[in-house]
Amino acid sequence: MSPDRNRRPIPDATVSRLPVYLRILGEQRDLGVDSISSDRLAELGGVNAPKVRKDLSYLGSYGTRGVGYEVEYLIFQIQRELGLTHDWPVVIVGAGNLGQALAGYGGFGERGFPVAAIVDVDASKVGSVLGGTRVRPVDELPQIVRSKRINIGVVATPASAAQDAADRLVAAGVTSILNFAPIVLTVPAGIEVRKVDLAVELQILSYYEQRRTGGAAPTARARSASAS
Amino acid sequence: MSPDRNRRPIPDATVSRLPVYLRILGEQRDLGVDSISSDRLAELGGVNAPKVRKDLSYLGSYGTRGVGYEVEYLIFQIQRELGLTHDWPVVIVGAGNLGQALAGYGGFGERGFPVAAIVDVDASKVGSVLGGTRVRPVDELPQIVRSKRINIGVVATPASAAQDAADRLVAAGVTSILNFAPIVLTVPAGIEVRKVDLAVELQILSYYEQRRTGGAAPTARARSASAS
DNA sequence: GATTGTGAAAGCGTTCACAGCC
DNA sequence: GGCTGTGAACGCTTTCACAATC
Repeated sequence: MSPDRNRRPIPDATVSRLPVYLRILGEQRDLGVDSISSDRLAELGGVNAPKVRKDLSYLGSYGTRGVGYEVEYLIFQIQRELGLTHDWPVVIVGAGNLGQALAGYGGFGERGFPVAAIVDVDASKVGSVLGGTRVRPVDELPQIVRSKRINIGVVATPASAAQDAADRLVAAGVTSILNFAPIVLTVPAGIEVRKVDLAVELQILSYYEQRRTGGAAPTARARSASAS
Repeated sequence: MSPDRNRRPIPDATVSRLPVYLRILGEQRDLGVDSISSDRLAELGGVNAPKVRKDLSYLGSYGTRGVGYEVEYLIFQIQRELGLTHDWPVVIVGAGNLGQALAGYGGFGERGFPVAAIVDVDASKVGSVLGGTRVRPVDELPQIVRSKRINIGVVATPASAAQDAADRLVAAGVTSILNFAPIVLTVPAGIEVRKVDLAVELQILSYYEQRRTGGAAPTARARSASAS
């Protein structure tokens, strides 16, 4: 809408940190703070101050030298940049363990991503209610996506069903997918996919853990902090 | 154990991809494949071939020129490097929605991270059984961690309880934490923390989605793929 | 005096190109 | 001939240092 839209290549690394700043700023606002320095924001965000300033500078010059950033205004600017000025309803495919947890977890709706629908291939799961949303058959995806204007889909199926779920989402008109299944999805060009693989995160921790102990089995001897 | 252990600075970026290769290699082995090229591995892993070769070269020279990599042997080498030659029992703190889903999700145990225990501060949750594991009081953490030789803890509490959960884990002797709460944890030096924030992932998708549509509200008009 | 905004430098990760080896 | 392994080039990200501004 604004004329200069589309003309901003914010680095990916910065995009991935903006949501963190946004959450902190929201918390600070709720605490009554209305101005914040890059130093403080960095401390709360677990990064360093120059990085915060560099990141925010990609949005424009919204700070005041010698003072800091106005919290409320910065929240607005980050929200605008991230496209969070309106809600993005999402549809979850898969009403198993994870799908249920995601639907029941209020965090999505609170942060602008209401769960507009849940679908499953399994007829026995259809009809049950999760987090206030009734599970519907996967065949209804096209109508659901169209009528609720959904752009983002969440794949919460087992690995074996994930590619089919993604195909159905894309066919139904979804353009972004958050994938929780431990498989690499194949999608047409132009479809954005992000992946969250819980076991991968643990395996990464395992690497650093193993380096610490020199590859030994996890025993008590390698531990330094004392219990109780 | 091996003498040259500790002497290998594998880049973080590579470490985060090794679990992906490992999963693919396991699948290929189960399909009866016993040799694989960097080209094929790249295709299945959603990356490019030079990256695969570079990544694998940090482990050593385990391929055969003109042929490829022996699947079984490469699996072994990656497992060794990641410290996955034995299981790493984990403890989950928080038996709410997410904790339940994680405990019920078999994927952890399958990939070498059995859920050895679940704890919660809420006495009303204690005693119930999730995924075959009984929920225990959070005060028992030190004994649990010690007796089961646990190095890795999973924080699955609400944001407000996450720092306390982390403090308790560290005090109990855990040295690596996987954090699902949307907050930056403060931990002593030497404790490894990885964070998974589901809403952040959606917000990143929102950015790219919003760029696509030029910041417009999600309406049908911006959609190109047809339904059904 | 304090803090932002930003060029320039340094560091890391990815890609390239091809020598080396089967 | 085919595919790996890797130094070198490139590009992205982080850090630094300080001028600009309040």
